Amino acid sequence: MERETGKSGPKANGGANTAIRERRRQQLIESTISSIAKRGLSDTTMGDVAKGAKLSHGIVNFHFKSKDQLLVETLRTVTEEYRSVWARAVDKAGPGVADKLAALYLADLDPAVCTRKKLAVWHAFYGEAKSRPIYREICDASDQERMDAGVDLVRRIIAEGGYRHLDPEATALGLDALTDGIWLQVLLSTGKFDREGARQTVRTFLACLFPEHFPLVERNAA
Amino acid sequence: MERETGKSGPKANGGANTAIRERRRQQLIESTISSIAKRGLSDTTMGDVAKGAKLSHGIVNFHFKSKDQLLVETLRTVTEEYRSVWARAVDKAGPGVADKLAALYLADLDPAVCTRKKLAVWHAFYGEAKSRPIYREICDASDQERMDAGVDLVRRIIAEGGYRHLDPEATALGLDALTDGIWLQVLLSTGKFDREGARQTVRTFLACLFPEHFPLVERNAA
Amino acid sequence: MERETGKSGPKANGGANTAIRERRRQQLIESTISSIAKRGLSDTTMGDVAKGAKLSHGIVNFHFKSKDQLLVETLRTVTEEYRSVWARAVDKAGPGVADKLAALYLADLDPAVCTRKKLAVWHAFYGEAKSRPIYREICDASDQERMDAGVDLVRRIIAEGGYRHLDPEATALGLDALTDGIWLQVLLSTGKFDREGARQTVRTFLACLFPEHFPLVERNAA
Amino acid sequence: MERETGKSGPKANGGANTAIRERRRQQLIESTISSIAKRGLSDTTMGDVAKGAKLSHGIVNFHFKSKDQLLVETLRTVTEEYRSVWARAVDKAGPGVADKLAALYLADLDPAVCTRKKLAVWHAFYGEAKSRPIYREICDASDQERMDAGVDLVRRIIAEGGYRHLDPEATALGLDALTDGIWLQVLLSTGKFDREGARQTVRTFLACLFPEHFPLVERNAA
DNA sequence: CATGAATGAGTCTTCATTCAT
DNA sequence: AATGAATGAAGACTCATTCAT
Repeated sequence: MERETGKSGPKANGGANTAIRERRRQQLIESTISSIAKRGLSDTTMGDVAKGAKLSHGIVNFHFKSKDQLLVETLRTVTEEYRSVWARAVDKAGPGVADKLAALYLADLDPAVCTRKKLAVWHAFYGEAKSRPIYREICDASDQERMDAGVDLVRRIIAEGGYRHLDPEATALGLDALTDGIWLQVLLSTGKFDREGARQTVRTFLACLFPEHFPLVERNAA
Repeated sequence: MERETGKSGPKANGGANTAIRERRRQQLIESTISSIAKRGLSDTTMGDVAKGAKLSHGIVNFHFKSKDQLLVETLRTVTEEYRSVWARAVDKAGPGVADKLAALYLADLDPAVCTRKKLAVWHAFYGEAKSRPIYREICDASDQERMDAGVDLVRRIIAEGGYRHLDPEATALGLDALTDGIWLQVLLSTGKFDREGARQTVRTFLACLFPEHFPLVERNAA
Repeated sequence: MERETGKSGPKANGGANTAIRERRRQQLIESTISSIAKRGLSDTTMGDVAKGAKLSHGIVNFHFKSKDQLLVETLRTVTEEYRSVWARAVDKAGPGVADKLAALYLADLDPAVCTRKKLAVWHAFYGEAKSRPIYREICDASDQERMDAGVDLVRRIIAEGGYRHLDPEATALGLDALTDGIWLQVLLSTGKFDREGARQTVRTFLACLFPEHFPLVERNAA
Repeated sequence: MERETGKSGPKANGGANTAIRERRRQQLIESTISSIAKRGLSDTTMGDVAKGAKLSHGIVNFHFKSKDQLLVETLRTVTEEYRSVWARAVDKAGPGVADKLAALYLADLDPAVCTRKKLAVWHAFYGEAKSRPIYREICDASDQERMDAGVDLVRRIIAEGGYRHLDPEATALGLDALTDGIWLQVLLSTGKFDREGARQTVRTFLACLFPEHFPLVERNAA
């Protein structure tokens, strides 16, 4: 196993190996996510992960040094995906601050992020965050970046609209809390998630906070 | 309960016996809460719980049929405590709708509920809610009751203030999400929790939603 | 607990105590028998025994030093009962050797002994006899006595009938085996036990062994 | 099975892998039998079994899903072995009915079956048969087959010899009981088992039942 | 790279036994 | 005598990890 005989070159070989290694890692992380969503974090075993990836029992420790590392990488992957979703949403939004702000907070309701499966994974880790500093570190890094983006936009919209009664940080924190709370509701709710209703709620809150920028649509009698 | 006066007869004794059972149960649930907060749900063992209660490890299964039952009863206890906090807050609030509404949502920030320890427990269970229906049932029952109270108050304040653009259910859901999200921030944050800041944020959101009822205080330059 | 105040005399007291002690012991042994029959020996716990006797948990160790001692006394009780059944049967039988012989072996089918419940107890102990010498000792003592009685009767009937081809000991052993085997069949059979059929089988074997003493009844076509 | 010749390709390897599983299972069942014989059923632990097989204790649950399954498979193995012993004995016996009948019932005394160790296992399970239906099912299936064979042979010998006073079923049942009873004596006896004496007893009973087919040898004075 | 048998630490649970009341 | 809470030893089972093939 140590002596590598008959391998033409480290490069070709390494490349092939790297490719398959990376594929396996993704495969296993995907399986981990599914298992956490299905069974919860504590009931997810290395065996479950391997079986879910249609691989043999011992393979997981081959690609990840330990279970803990697998979990960490899984959290990192999910976090990274989330980051790219909101970052792209803000980018693609119209040039106005209001557009970007709405894009940022509505990104949390994007079907690519806001599914029960994904949210189950997030919250599985939140539940353990208290005892595993590494989990919190990963989340913190991501959250900080998003918070900065939020505060920046809120600060600009306040400046534009003259919302003198709003504190930028507190407001951004509040909007963040709002979408986080919606996530929790999705996670815990049974039945189908009313995505459009949730978007409407977020828009309404934005409208109440920044009435100059968002129109307050009067409701018809339901 | 602690002071046992005049335990002269067998009746008093019988009472004491029943009391000791209840005391032990509380003791063990208390220890379970601490352990979950410290170690997370999956790393909390029966041994930890026993040790935390300064009892031998065999005793836990004497008072609770299984680990699962202990956890369920723990969740039930925490949930019950939460219910009584917000219910009392609403009761004790001034007679106006706005007062009661503020009391309801600010109750989530009450030091009796909103401590990292307690929140860690809640979220530990949320993380597993997906795979343990019983956990969700317990939470659902409590959440429903609170949501009903919230919707009722929002409906009344909308009627009073003529906030035609607000949907009572969606608004209540949003306010709930707001405080839930704040909980999550408390849980995941390091450092000291700025309770007053959080209260201010909630009040600000309420003010933006219901400007007729809550004064919009203009901020001084920070 | 140690100082016995206000008890008039050791005799009266001792007598009363002895009576209730004895009653409790019988009660517990009875419960043990039932539990073994229902659950098997290994699944019978002290708790089961106490519950079956409608007594509290801790009482068993008060009347029997240990579980092992309880089991030993239970086996002793059952064994003793069995002894008295066959001894009385032989006693009450007619004066002839054949009558007594038949009585001895048919006693094993007596409803007082040959019930599934009782047999389950016997065999529960047989199953453990290998590893618990004390069990075997108790059975051996009883078996020996019965075997002696059997050999004696067989010897006399051989002498009377001139069954020169029969060895007394081997024949007695064989007859013993026959009834033991029937017990096993009763124990393992489902459905109702055909006691009369079993008696007939024993009689037929006796008739074939000792044709001068037992009539060979020709069967009608079934 | 031990000598692995030419294990050059992956196929041979696959075979070896399957073989090792089977070997381990046999090894563990063998160890289980020994432990039951030595300690009894209830005192046999998974650890004992593993130790007896010189394996680590975790391996038992790898090859058998639970202790119960291990025990069931053990009973099945012993039962199967027994069946093959008597079936082969009947097969190899002379063509006459008497020969086959004798072979069938004497097979129970075959050294491959009638050892204290094996019998201890049988009876350990009998003792629990009451509370574990699966045990009885396994035994029943085997017993039924053997009983059928016995009844068939008895019926034929009765027809040949005109033993009008014998009922085939009852007689077969009786002969079965006889050998079962002898097993019990072997199990409970101390000292050496007189196999030849037991065989003689069975032959004597057969001779008394079917005098036309089996010679009644007159005994010398002992 | 992959497989799956093997290991052993750790956890829940049961239960005989003790003991304060 | 009786009760039932408490203890602690022991056992079944799980599972992360290792390793020979």
